[in-house]
Amino acid sequence: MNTFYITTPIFYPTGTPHIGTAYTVFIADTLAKYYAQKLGSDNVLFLTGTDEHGGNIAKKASELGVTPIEYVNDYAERYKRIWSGLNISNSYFIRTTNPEHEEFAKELIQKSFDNGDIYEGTYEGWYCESCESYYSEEDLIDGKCPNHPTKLPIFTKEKNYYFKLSKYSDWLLNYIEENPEFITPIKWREYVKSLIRERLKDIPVTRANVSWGIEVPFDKSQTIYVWYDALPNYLSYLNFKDSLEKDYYNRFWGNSVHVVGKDIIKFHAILWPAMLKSAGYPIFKKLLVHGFFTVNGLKIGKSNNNAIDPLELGEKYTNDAVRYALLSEFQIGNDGDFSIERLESKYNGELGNNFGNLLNRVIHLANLKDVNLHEDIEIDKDVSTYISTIENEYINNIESFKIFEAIQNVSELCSFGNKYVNDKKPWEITDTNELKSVLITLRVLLEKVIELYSPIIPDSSLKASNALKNQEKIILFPKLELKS
RNA sequence: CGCGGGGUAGAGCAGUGGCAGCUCGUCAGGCUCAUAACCUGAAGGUCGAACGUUCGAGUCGUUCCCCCGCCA
Repeated sequence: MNTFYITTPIFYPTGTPHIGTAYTVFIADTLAKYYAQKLGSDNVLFLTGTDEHGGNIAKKASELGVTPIEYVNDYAERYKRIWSGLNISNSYFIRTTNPEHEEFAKELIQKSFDNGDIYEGTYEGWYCESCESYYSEEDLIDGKCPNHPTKLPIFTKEKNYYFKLSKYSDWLLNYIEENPEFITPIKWREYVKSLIRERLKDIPVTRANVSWGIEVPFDKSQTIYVWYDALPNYLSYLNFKDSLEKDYYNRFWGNSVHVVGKDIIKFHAILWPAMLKSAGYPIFKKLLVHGFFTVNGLKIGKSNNNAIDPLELGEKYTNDAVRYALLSEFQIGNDGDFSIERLESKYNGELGNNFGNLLNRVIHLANLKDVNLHEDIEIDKDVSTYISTIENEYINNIESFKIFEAIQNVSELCSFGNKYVNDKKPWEITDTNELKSVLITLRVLLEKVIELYSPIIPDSSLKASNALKNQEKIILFPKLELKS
């Protein structure tokens, strides 16, 4: 693999991004930074953006007395500002109102139509305006939307076009069996398989009464419903005029990874591959599914007043500490919990004491003993063996998207360094060569720690790297006073 | 039976059949180069409950109890 392409879902701009949104983006950003380091940044693409069509957007806009495009322009800027404030390294920010995207979405649905996979039908059933989703009678709970128990769905009868999703069941099941790496972690692959075995139904992919959307090319009275509008963003960007000039489609599509939350796994693991197959495209390479976390044991939301603004949190604790706290707390794919207490504990302990303090111990000792850390000498063999072992584990982990485990590897390396200092007692060593060997061994270890940490805590790693280079002390994570 | 996740040391989490682990906290030592940091040792678990499969179960099966999430 000589390129890497990673995407986040495109966000629906009806709410402000919160710590949960940021989590998805942190995962993608960490992997993007890792591969940029490994393959060179020219060989990595990282895409995020906003999903800007649909009835809810039009409704929100009209409530605010603005046009839909004004509304989404404002939101797109808001998202961009937040990601840039968090130093997210996305190569491009895609918006579904981009004319090149709209053109691509039309071509895609037209291809499926031409292949006979899209047929005209009449939809009769329940529609929840809040979800912008259709429900069958048995989906409803006491006649109410399963996601919005206070809302009454509307009985709808309208002409729609359907996609023959059912046709792709066997093919998809086979594909998943034959490509065990396609959906990860494993438990989500098993979940998807069970969904497919339960039976796939054809689904409506156009709407008759939503004007804020992309026109259906083969029936101008309809607009494209979310699936054929939002999902193609991952591919449309590679086919923009600028992208084609850079050969992006050929270089990147074969190495594409979609990061998604567990709530939208069906659309990414089932519908999107079927859409691609139908339109004659090869399907994306991997789907990385992450779980959800609660904040202080409560789900994120306005009702719990815990929809934390990641930027504010970053200003207080540093961006690095925020992403570190999330990525090191639970494995990708699992659910977890996030709290300020845990963030502070990790900040002081794992980042400050274990990593930051080790950096300072070494630099300070070298300065005290007047040792040049950058002299090129042979280092302690046992240590260099240990470093390679850890590095290999780290690479295995991060390339299987196990960021949680990879962080533990680096943490172990720091602990090893601290123990090494204690064992060797460099402050007592009088022999110059021995002293040099110990301290320079530690410098090499620290360089590796910094390298391995840099996708995870990029700002601190850069500072650490400069401090080590200049052999000047730096307090990376000033101690937080904790209320007991 | 709506769908799904989970119940492992005081707290937070690993551990998909083979001697129960990690981080934090607690207690006791050591060190004194460092952000009162670091190192060592100890205490602390009948792995939610019961039954079953197995030479062997935290791990597989069945039943039950309890938490939690469901527009990232």
